[in-house]
Amino acid sequence: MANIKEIARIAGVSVTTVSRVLNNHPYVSKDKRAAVLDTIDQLNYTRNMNAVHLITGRTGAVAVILPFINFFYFSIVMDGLAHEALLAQYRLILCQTNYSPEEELKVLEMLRNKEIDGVVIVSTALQPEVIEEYTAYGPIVTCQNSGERRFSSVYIEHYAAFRHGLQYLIGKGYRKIGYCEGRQNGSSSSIRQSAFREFLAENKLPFQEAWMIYDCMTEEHGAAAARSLLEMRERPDAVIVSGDHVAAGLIIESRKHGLRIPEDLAVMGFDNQPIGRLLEITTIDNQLYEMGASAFRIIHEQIRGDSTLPVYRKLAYRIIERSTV
Amino acid sequence: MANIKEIARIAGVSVTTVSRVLNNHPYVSKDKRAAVLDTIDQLNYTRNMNAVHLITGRTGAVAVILPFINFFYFSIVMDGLAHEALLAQYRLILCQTNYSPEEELKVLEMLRNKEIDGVVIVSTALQPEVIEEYTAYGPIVTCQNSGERRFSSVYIEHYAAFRHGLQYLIGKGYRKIGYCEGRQNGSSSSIRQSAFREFLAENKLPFQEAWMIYDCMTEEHGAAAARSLLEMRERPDAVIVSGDHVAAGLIIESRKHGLRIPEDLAVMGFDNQPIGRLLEITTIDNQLYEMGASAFRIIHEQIRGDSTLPVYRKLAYRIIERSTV
DNA sequence: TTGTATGCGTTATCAT
DNA sequence: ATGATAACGCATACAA
Repeated sequence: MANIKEIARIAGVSVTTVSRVLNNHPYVSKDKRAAVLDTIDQLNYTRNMNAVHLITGRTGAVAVILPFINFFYFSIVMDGLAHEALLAQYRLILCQTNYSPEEELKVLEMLRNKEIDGVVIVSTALQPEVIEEYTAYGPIVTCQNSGERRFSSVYIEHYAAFRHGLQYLIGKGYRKIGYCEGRQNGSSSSIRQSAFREFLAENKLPFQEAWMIYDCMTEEHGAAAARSLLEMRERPDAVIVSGDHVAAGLIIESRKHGLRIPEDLAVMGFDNQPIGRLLEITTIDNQLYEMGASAFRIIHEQIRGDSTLPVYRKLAYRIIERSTV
Repeated sequence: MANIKEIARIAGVSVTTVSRVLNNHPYVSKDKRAAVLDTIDQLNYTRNMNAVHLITGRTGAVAVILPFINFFYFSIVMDGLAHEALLAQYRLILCQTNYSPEEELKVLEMLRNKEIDGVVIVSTALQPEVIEEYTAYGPIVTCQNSGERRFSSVYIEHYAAFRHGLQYLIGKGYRKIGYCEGRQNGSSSSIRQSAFREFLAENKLPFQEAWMIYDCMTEEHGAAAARSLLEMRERPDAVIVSGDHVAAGLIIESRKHGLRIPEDLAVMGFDNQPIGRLLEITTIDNQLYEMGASAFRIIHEQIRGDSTLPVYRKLAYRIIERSTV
């Protein structure tokens, strides 16, 4: 493989000139530029980017930590990230960690190793304190609200959004409210859970452990939740479900058993997924795409500007009124 | 930042010895090893991997080319890839290209630049001939059947699978068959399309252009397809739809208008998605996860073994009988 | 406008 | 078992 030295030799110039041409620097005469370009073409030469990375101390790559790429939530965030990365000519290293702390730490180590210029943490099992230690090695952006930390974050107000959803439900007259949550790992699920409990307490609404259904990740889990709801002596008259696809399962199964939605059971979804639009599920849009896009823009800015000042960006949410509540 | 030289100086050994410790080479005495390890710990040292990549000529990274990460199909393949990459301690660079040939070429250029050790092409707008040119710079694996090329491939027999699906439909007595296809870009969609036309011709089944519905990518598109079907004077009595989520839209909208599935309209899905299971959609499973996992295993083997011999792996498909046909 | 010399941080080679 | 030194391929400060 040819290198810059060989190009210089054959083109009859110095390596500096070749480098200047390569990086579009000024102060290169037309003749020499042409000669260099010619030789590059002839020898089918390209730069060895590893050498560039070594000397510049930058790699043009950002790592993304998330647990499962095939979940709607994460794939949309990733879409936003990828779109912006493409615009910025940046590379994205997808680190699907399954919420394994060891694997997540390995990614942060990559920042120390200078293998990447920054890290975007979409969802993690790591404590904020651990993440903070790595801010010394490069910019980090999380997509969770971790408070005012030494790293940046862009997040949805899961707490407020969830309360708003509940407010919407009681505004429609529902008082017996059930709850359907996904995986317990993420920080957002526990935020939603406390929002739920606190809201119920504040509004003197009945709380029943039986109406709390956990680990609903798929359509099938939603359907199973519907069946368990049907078996109850006393059912909630409304249920708030994290994830429209789970809500879809719940709705379809409920209807199969003759329940009318929302007359017999109101369902409030989450995430504004395409399936929710199809089934006319009332849901909460929380701007997942924008979260990803925004996260990349922030980290890109921090990489370029070398400004270590963390940024905290709160994203708006909104209730999408359809017909299941 | 500390480097290997400084570690050597402080530990009172040579850089070679430090390097040996770093790489777990033999022939290092217990004392010196301990001294080195101590200093590394004290100075909070890690290797600059860019230097390692430069001298070894490897990066431990593989790029993945796909158009849209938030499509079910691609996110499942990516899941398979990511799972295997994690096991192999390899990094995955996600290149969401939107089927832009320029962007896809940029990724292949990364192979030339030594930024990556290999490329997995899940779906592309590039011609096989163009891809072949880059096999000189490192292993490439595609997830499409491109024939016996100079690069490897792992693929589903879209042609056979689709014909099998049609065979299943006529076996059930349907003769007026419609077709619902997604984005026209991918190679698999054109394969399915010719499978459809040829099967119809061979079996002397009626072909109607009006029954060919294109660009159905989402649940909503499926619903729209249902509405256009309802308006027809003469309707197909069965329709084969690429993507269970699109089939779901079609089914739900059809039922909303009083159509019975499968009595009035049989629906055959594709991809075996969770929503299909919920709605009991008869579908074709084409092992997307395994495709991704297999693609990574192949490329990993080729990177390690330096064997440039391409591998062609055909994946089995199977019809999942449920209740929409 | 151009070139020389140095350095980036590591591994590989070879000698001892 | 250990170390001195070259090599990887490039960018850049400085000199001209």
